[in-house]
Amino acid sequence: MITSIKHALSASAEAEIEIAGWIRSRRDSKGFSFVEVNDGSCLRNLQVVVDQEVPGYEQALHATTGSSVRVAGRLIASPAAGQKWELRATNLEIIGHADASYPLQKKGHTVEFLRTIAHLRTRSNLFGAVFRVRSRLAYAVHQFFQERDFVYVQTPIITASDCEGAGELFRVTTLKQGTDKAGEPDFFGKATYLTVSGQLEAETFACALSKVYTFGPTFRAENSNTSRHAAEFWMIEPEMAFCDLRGDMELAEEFVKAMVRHALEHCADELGLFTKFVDKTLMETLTLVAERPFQRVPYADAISILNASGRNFEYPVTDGQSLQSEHERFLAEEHFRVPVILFDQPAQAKPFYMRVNDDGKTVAAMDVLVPGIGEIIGGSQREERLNVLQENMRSRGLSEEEYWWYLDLRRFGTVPHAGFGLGFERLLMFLTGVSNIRDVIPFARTPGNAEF
RNA sequence: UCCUGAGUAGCUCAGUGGUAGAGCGGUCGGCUGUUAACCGAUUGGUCGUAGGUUCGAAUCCUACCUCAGGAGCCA
Repeated sequence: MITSIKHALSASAEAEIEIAGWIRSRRDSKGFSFVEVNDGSCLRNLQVVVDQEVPGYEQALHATTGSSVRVAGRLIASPAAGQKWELRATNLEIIGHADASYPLQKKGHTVEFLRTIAHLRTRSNLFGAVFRVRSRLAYAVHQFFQERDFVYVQTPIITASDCEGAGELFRVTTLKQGTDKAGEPDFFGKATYLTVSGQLEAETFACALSKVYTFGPTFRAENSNTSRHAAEFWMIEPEMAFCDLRGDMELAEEFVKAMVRHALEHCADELGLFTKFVDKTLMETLTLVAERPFQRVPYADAISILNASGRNFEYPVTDGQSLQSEHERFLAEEHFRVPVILFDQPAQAKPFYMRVNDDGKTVAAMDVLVPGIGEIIGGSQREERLNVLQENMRSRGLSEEEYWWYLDLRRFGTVPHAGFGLGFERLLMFLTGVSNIRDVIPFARTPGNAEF
């Protein structure tokens, strides 16, 4: 029976235990050796003391960083400073050697280098911590919605609808390039793609189960080379019937705050590491976000604030157009210094399904802008009026036949409804302070890169 | 895709026209209840790739590749 190091380190009494993990470092003394073992169950290592008479001692002396090891012994209070418990080995077995070419050192590596060894980087403190937080937060996402009676919907990954406006699509086909016979039908009998959003399908469920959410992989074929875009990422999309934009914004704020609080409460060691090595202001920022209300700003007010700022922006502030990144950053990072919810944006820059406001010029859309990351959530109240939706589609040249089932929702018992999409990786970037999306997803898919 | 910057030892970097270096890592030895231990020795290079300029190029020029930061697209 193997005891996890997490459990061993939180022991309340001495015990005979057996642990297994990978050697992080070794310090030899005359007659005995200190071996630091980490099994990924927590950030901390367990210090193993191996006396020269212990079976396996000779092996241990030649075990380099990265070797896997199994140790039986007695967990005792450590006589030295630096750790509460240590394991006095009675038996040590090297399971698998790591030779001198093992690329991870005891000292810090750059994230850029670790990215080139994504199959090993999880053995570093930083990435172990990132992926433990990722796991914990995935759990928190489900907990948040389940506690509020949202129904979890697994929307399809292969889809024929492109959720207009969400981005470029990856084509899914069984036709072989250059060899397909003319007129041969494709697998689904129509063009299909990897989903860019589960929203349209989620809407059908919301119009039956009232409150639903999706949490799954999403694909965008854009040639984006930035620190916050990936071709494959995980998105969380709640959708609520009988809900307007205000309710949508309330949920968004409540959700982000709940995730921050969950991380603060359950990932304290990891957040401590991030604060020490990644972003010194992380704890401060997270505490602030958990406590202070988000700033809600109508688009029109945002334009006024930007114009009155006296700031010389690289791109001019133009009423009626989407804000530039620098504008959003100014609002979230300098003007308000808290997450900002920008809402009621110009209709022309937004997709067909967003509800047209009474002014006829803006739509009930909202973006949550977070300091350091930018847009973390994009959402809207959906257009529930059949004739208005049809008009929106016509003006954008969309075919009603393609969306017949989507329009049916407005034909049969239509209701006001709203929802949003939240990028799980962007949430993790915000919670960990890690500034590149490639470092919060196990194996990043970006243009030109699908290694591992 | 566009703009900017960077590619030198396994890693982090110095070297800016004249004999390729340091620290860390690895190896060997010493020392020590050690804490990213310490001390000594040692190992380690197609200077991103291909051309060009020059008596001579890691260094200057051109192209390409890769990576990073920023922009657009968005989550």
